Amino acid sequence: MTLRERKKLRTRQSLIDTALEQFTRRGFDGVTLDELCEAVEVSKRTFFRTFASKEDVAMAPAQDLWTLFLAELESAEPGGRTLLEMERDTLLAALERAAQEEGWAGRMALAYALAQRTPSMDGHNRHFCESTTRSALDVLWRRFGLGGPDDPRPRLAVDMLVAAFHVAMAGWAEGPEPDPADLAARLRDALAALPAALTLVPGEGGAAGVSSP
Amino acid sequence: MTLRERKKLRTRQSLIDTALEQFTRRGFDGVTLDELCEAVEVSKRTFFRTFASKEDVAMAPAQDLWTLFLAELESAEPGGRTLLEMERDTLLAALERAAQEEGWAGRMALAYALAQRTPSMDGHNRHFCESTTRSALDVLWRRFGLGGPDDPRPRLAVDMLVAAFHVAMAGWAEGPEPDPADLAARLRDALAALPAALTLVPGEGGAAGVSSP
DNA sequence: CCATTTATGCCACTGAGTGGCATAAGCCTG
DNA sequence: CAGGCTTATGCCACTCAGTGGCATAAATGG
Repeated sequence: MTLRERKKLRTRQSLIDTALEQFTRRGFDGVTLDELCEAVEVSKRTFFRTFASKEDVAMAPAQDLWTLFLAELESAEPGGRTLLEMERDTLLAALERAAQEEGWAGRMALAYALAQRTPSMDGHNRHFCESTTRSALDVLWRRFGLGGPDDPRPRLAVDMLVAAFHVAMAGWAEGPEPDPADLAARLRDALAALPAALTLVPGEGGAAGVSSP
Repeated sequence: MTLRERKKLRTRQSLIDTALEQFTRRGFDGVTLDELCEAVEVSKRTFFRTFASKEDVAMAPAQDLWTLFLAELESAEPGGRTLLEMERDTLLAALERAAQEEGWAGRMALAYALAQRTPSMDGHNRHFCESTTRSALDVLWRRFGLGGPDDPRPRLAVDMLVAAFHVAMAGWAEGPEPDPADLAARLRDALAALPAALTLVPGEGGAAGVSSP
């Protein structure tokens, strides 16, 4: 890796870390891009060569994860599993790889905690999930024998994965000491709850359905 | 209803119609708010007293629908149905009421077609769905015996409804002559495909699963 | 060490969104 | 049908996100 690339990557990391720290401390709207760029000693022009928007920099950890997910999906094998099981294992593998990066879990937790109380970040994130979903569907159609654009089932299966992921993140991001293994467990739980969610009946629903072996 | 309220509502309708028309013709980014306000003969200040953002005005038809959904949910009765079935019927009822408004279907179709090719509108819409989901969950917790904030199942059930709704809209908004009955049918189909989506296996998935009796 | 490529900084600009304040339009009571 | 009262509107100036152009600095590769 050349010096130029390393420098660029360092600037990028620096922007992400500073942004997450400042946004968390003073609120997303309480920090202007000029201030952020000042703190990192970078011009605003450079910021926009690295990130597409103010929301983007704070959501970088999530982007990284889903990029890994798509990469893993390219080499995933069905192996008799349900599509949803395969997606689950692919996402878990991506999670494991993302968590290898120093401090990723902490950044991811900050990003999601921030997204939960910042409408524009939430919107940005959810749009990003949507476009990731489309990419995932492209891979599924290309690599596996799945209905095609008119079959709603693969689309719904990916949406369910994303929904379960959001449920898992919601609880995880709030807790102290973000642990990737804990996130993985929460994701498994949320996905395992899908069938019960489908058949849940209002009158009978007693206590919660969260448990981990 | 007082004259003042009627005028305000007329301005609002006029803004929505003009916005959808102009955005569709010249693209969301191709129309500035100044131009839109010029066309409706309203000051920009007034625009922002009616809508919270440029995205908001174009997404008004969707807001209307989900507002009706929440209202219907307040008076819905379980009646032995699955939670998801109850949500489905509630949404169908809301759809029926929304469709009574002159030209609603056309506006809704334009709004969604627009959202599909405008990232910021898609993000805005999806964030709106998220906050509607939260409101719906509040109602569900309050009115029915459902686990509480720690039970992921109701949350997942609402997310599935929303996912199915998006699937239904995606196909419907592209077709010519938007018909509410057609949308209802598509929504039923998408929801009916959920169990199959959950158990779909990559190797075996043959043709599509779209059909309507 | 020099030529080429590529990143950065600076500057001016557009457009979304906000706050303040004067004015006009609808509303209510006698 | 006045009169004051309330509430919406218009106008102005402002902040801040995001973009394009161009000169400059830094890395690369010979």
